[in-house]
Amino acid sequence: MNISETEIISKVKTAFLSPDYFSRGAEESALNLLGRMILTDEGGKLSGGIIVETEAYGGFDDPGSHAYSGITPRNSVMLGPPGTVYVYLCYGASNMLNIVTGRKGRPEAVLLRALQPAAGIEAMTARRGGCREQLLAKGPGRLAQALGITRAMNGLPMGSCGIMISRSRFLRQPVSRTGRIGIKKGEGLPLRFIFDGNKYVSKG
DNA sequence: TGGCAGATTTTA
DNA sequence: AAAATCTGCCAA
Repeated sequence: MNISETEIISKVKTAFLSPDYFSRGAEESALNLLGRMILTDEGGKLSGGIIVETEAYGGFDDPGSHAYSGITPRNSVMLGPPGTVYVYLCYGASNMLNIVTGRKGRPEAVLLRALQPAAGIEAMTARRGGCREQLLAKGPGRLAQALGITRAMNGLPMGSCGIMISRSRFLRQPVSRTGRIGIKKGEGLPLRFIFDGNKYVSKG
């Protein structure tokens, strides 16, 4: 039942999501991203994994959103067209990878929080400084590091920085909707989506 | 194994 | 000063 790395890559290359897929807003996109494969391009070599944990951040009325207190130079990227990449530095050490999902004028994005590694595991392990597979992309900071995400990608369309997300789902598991974690304001809001029981999901 | 300091940028 | 985090060091 195991699909080979070559098959994964060719499958994603032939059918990946176009930016307008993300015009449906953060909450629905966050849910719909579960099970899809995300790959990044590092010198022609693709690596990545299956998305198993996401969080939705939406609008001026979401206390947990960067855009809650209005538009600033940093969060203005969230106003960009759907499919824009929003990368920012968190706590001075970790990059966070988000996909902008808002319709015009709505600052919405989905934070990618965890992957089940599936392709280019050697490359990801090297970027992570050598760690076991279970911890490769478990948590948003680790995920971004494993994929080689840098802040140079901030504000670019997904396609321009070598990010592809598959049209098909590579894994189907029961989904749980939980409160977001790791934030102070708006923590209780049930906008976090996980594959229930998947061992690559972060705890918080 | 569990708690804590530290990295560093943006914002209030 | 605090935040959408992770790592390494320390103590038992």
